[in-house]
Amino acid sequence: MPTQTRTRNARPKIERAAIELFISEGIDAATTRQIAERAGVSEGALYRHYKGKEELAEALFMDIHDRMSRLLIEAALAGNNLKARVTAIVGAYCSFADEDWDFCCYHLLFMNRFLKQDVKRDDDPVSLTEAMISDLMDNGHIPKGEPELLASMCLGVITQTAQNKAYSRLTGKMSDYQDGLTTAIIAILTKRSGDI
Amino acid sequence: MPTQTRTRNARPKIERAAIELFISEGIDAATTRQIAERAGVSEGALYRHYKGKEELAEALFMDIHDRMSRLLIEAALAGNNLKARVTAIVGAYCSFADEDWDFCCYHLLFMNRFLKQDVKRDDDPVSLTEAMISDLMDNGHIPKGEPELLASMCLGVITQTAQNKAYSRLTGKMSDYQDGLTTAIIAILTKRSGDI
DNA sequence: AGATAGTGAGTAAATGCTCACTTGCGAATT
DNA sequence: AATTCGCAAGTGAGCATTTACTCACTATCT
Repeated sequence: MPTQTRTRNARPKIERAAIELFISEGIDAATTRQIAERAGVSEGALYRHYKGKEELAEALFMDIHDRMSRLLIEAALAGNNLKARVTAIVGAYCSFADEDWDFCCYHLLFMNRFLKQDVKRDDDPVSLTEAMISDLMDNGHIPKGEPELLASMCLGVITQTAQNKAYSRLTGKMSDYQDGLTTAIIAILTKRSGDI
Repeated sequence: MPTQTRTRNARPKIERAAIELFISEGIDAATTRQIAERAGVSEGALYRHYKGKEELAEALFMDIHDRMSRLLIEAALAGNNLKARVTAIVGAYCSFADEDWDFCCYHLLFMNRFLKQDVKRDDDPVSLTEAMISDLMDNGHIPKGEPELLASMCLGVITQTAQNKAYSRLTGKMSDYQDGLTTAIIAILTKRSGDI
């Protein structure tokens, strides 16, 4: 009798399908059936690897989030003056984004959902940026100021640009904007009220 | 027989309850029952004013969005040099945010949902900012550059700060950050690569 | 042979929305 | 001024549908 072949390696297929659907439909609106269908896999397969849809969504996010945090830490070690650091960090983010835009996009769109204030870790991008800015101040590389505000503004330069790319208001790779982003962030950090 | 009193003026109660729940639970996760209960109103009342939950969410968003666009346009007319314009716009946003933080927050959190690329209007904040930046360039107030990128970076400074406030990484009113935001945006617009 | 992973029909629960009924405000009529 | 009356607005039990998840079974690998 004919050995009927069954899908192999469902997990990566599920993850890819889930990310794509979560981005286009939203996490709540995307159904497990849709995910399974797009992955070319049965619905039950999903539950061999994840406890449920919500856990799948969160695991995917946290995985990306951790990877990004590690990347940021690594990049921040490149040189210790202002320009070197900012250049390295922006470069790292742009490479990551261009390498797998879907991952980056997913991270961008669902920060709010998974990073509500209760999950405040020392190694998340915001905290890391704050720490680095404080450090730059202590060493006299940039003028003193509020690290929390400066961090959110600098991150905003990057995240909003990525978001506008996500909504196709910006076409082209993230790397195309690397120089512009770097310059803008350095400008924010060095120029303070009293100029113009 | 006792005249049993029934709720009056359900509409504003529903809207307020909906906004609060949409922010804390998400639009899809918030149920019509929850909204009705929090508003102190029956579930059916919702359908006297809106076709359904999705329409409610969208109408609320668009109402806020239009109000903000009008505010932006008005503020942009204040003076025509760089500092005056940026100061006015940032001030307008901060006032709006402090006046009704929930509205601002709702707008911030669900831009992605309601402003997917298909809804590209000339009078939305991004397009308006782009146009203003082009104008400033033409009149020689700021160096030439890509208006789309500059616009997204400038908006990012504001939106990310508001978001960090939403996640209580920043405490205090938006107005407290007004000067910092203004300075940062001016810095982005005036300083270009080649400095440092 | 045993373990791991994939299948998919079936289930129970949740949820958006409907509808027949009720209230009471304000305008029209006397 | 009093009465009547139409209509916009509120009610909430109930319906139809959707959907996440389970489970008994099976295929394939070591």
